Amino acid sequence: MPRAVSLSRPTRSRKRADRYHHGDLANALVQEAVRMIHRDGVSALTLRAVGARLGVSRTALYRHYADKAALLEAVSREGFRLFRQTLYDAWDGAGRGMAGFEATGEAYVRFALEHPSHYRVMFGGDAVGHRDPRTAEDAAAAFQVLIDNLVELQGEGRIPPGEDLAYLGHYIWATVHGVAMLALDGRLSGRVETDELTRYTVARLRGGLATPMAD
Amino acid sequence: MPRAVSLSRPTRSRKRADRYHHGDLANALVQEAVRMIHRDGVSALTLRAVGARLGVSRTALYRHYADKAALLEAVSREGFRLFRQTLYDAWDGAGRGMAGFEATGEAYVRFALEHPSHYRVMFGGDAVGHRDPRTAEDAAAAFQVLIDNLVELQGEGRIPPGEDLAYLGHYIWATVHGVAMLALDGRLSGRVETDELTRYTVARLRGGLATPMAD
DNA sequence: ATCGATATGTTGTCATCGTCAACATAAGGC
DNA sequence: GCCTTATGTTGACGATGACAACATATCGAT
Repeated sequence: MPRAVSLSRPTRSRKRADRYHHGDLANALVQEAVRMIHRDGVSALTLRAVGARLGVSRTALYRHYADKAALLEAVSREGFRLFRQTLYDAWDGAGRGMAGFEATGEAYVRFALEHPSHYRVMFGGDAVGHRDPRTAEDAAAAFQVLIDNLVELQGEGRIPPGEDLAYLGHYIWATVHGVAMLALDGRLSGRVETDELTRYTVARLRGGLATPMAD
Repeated sequence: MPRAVSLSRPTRSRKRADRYHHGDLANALVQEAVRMIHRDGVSALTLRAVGARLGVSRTALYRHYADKAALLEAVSREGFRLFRQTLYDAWDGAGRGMAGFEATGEAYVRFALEHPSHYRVMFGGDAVGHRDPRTAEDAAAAFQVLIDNLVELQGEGRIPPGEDLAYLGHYIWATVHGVAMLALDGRLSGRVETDELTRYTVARLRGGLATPMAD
């Protein structure tokens, strides 16, 4: 059986379509894992199946990742980097300021819905425990987009000067994260539409920005 | 080896400490599963280990639950019932009204932190998919406590009459759920304390109740 | 060019796990 | 006291993650 070598990011040395060395297996494994998680969920992911899909043996993976958790962490890292870029583009693309804040909030939930496999692995909790410190860095970088957002708004006087942006930021993050998770888990009952709940939520968050939180 | 029969809720017929029939295995399995998830996480839960801990063979479980997912769903159901009662007690114990709202919100996050194994199974997403319709009912009953909360507040004029309580309710739910998940996953960075973020969050939610959301 | 070091992929094997089938034992009604 | 049913056990199987030993390709130094 010829190997189904379909490189997602082909290297320069792509001499033959059927060869012993894959070329960019490390990356292909992540992409295939994402595809399979998207299809059947994280708990159904099997290393053997990932290998089979790539036309590679079941243990080829171990030359690139220490174990299954390491592969999932790679998925998580890719997700956080993609996430950060998505949030930044939304913020910057909307001209920053208050419109940028809204765009970021809506982009947050949209990302979770459009990349459910990434998002679930990123925030799966139990499964992936950030063994690689770079994962935490990538996650922090994504969160930082929101903080930068708030810092600018505070500079423009749209957020009270005394406001603690760490708390405000975590509060906002928790809110959009909650909406994303509930929507992803199919927990929005009946008449509540995800898109509308997202807009509703972002509108409420925006409305609360000017309110000082004297404690 | 004598069987370690320690019934969490002993039935009336507890004749001998060491016997062939356990007496209340269905319940004991759930309790032990919760204990083990608390210790090592959901993904490390093993049916064989649960049986061993209860001094029972590895397949005894199948007389009470169809499979592993069914046992986890039982954990989930117990969690939702306990959750509902906890939220209701907080609300009612605080005299309802606005103080009751705050108490409910804080009790929400506290429940997640005090019963992480239950909460994670309840909202694990991928793993447990509510095959038993009663699970969804139990979950809805817990959510209903929040809705009842809002209905009363609206009746007292603390929430604008035209406000859509389904959206407001889901928005609030998402927020506290988000705080609970981030705290549970250890994603609150450095100086942000869970308890204080919870109070901060509830205060912001309360502050927003009076604000009409004209869309 | 070639040769050896290293990276990459494969096959064989093992322990563990969830689950089913067949069997064993207790509980309870007639 | 017996028979039905509920409950628990042992044996087995296929699937899975992982390790070890082996195979093959790549690449730099000479």
